[in-house]
Amino acid sequence: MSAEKSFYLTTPIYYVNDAPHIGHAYTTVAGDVLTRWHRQRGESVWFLTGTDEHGEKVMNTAAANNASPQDWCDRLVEESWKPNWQALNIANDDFIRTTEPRHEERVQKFMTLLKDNGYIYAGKFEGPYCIGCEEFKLPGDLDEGKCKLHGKPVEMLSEDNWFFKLSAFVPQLLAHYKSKPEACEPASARNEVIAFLESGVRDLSISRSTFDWGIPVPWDTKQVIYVWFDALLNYATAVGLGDDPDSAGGKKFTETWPADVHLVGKDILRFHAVIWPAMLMAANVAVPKKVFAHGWLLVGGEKMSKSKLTGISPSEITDHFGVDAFRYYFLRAIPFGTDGSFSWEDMSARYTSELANDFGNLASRLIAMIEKYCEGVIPERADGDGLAPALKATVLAADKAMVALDFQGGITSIMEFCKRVNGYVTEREPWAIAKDAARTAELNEVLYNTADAIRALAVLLHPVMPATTQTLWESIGAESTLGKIGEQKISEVSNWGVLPAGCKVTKGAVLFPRLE
RNA sequence: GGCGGGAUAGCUCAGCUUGGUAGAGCAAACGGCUCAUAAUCGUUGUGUCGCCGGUUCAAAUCCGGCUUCCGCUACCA
Repeated sequence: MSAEKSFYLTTPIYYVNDAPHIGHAYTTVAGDVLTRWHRQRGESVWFLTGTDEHGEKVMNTAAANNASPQDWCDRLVEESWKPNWQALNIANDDFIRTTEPRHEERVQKFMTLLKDNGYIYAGKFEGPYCIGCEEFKLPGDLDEGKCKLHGKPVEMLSEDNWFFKLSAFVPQLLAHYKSKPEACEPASARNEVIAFLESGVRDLSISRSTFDWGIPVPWDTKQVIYVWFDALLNYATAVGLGDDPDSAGGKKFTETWPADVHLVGKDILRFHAVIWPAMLMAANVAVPKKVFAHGWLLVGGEKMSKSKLTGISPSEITDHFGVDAFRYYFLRAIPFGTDGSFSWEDMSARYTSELANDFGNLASRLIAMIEKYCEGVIPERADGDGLAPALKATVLAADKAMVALDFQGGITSIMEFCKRVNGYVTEREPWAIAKDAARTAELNEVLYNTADAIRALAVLLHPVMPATTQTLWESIGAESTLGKIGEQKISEVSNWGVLPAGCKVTKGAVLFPRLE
């Protein structure tokens, strides 16, 4: 038997020409949180992200900057994209670029296979062409038959292209989505895909001859492969698509494919839910288990965009609130799959209320009391009082939600437990008990229970806020007794009494300082 | 135009399938407490439930019409 099948998650590969903004970060953080959660469930995990580097726009921008397309891409990847993900604490296992040989070679091999299988044929791409723009226009670019930019009538031109028999896969795709609702989520996205498939699908032109920044069609090197056809394949080429089963790449492919989740923004749903699985079907490769389309981040009620000056870079937010608050906020505030409004006011309100006042302050009051009443040492184990069963229920609910990509539900469950622990401390009033020397056992019980609950909270929130929970982990003395926080298992986190007595507590800087 | 989704407290939203005096969190006001990051605990107010009409003893909830916002209606990525 082969090795355990990994939980394989991908983000889209981002168009290298764009500057990373919070929309890109939203998708990637969601993927990071989900894969960290699965790792803590003890699963083998593979998390891929990367960049999409071919196409006319990149070629033109590079030229405008007096660089070759390859040099231009190298620069953007190294100076912009990779540092951006490092800054956000993204723990991807691989980063694929569509200009890498491993990708280009496997794409060409795949193309050849599809042609051999009879799904690629020569045809003519016909469409409205604007001489002024020197490009084919989309229906939305036209105003009564005239180019919106130039106001001139367009001409119908045709170009010899290679076509993919997309239409041949409509019945299979419909059967797939109708029999497997989980293959495309949320339901609204699935309904759109089904409606689209039922409305009639034409074959797809998958090569271009008007520019040359792309992967050459293996048997017709005057043409390059259409960027989307190239880009979608990254999910499979990155893990060894088409390699000999006994080779390293082939083994990797067996371990990872099919992908468990492709995370996408809803604007690129169709490419992932229609074209991509059809390509795989044409090659007799398994289709992904799930395509999940999340919503857009709205600013002032509108989709964020650079042209409207509403594009926000992650650093604008992390400079003020910190990386962990950034990661927490978007997943906590917005149901994954629907659009969500971002505002500085809402982010500030949640930061103060949920992170500083609820979570950070709970840690702060516990540590202060351990130092004051227990000489900085965790007292002997206690049975958890009502907190133990509450924690069990929390972990069950949180795990169920997170695995279903309901980040809001999962985080909410955890934060409700946090409130519950705060309430426990308030009810038991350890500061009052401490005044009576005869009640030391009771005092120790309350403080131990609080400390062990915080131990669980740190583990549960670690996928969402890796840095802050690491700090907390160390400050309750867990690192040196229980080991690394990232290796604590979700399945064991609700066991009670895990934090050993005698742990040395150290007071550090507050986790979430109050902001102006 | 067609199909789909939304319009409910100052803000973000739940409730609508299975009609019965309108809910949560945050924000606001007042009081308590002190272990804590002026933290926290308790109490309190707030709404012609987009508009018009219908069914009903009773409608945010069902039906019809309307206004308005948004998404999809194939090859920019």
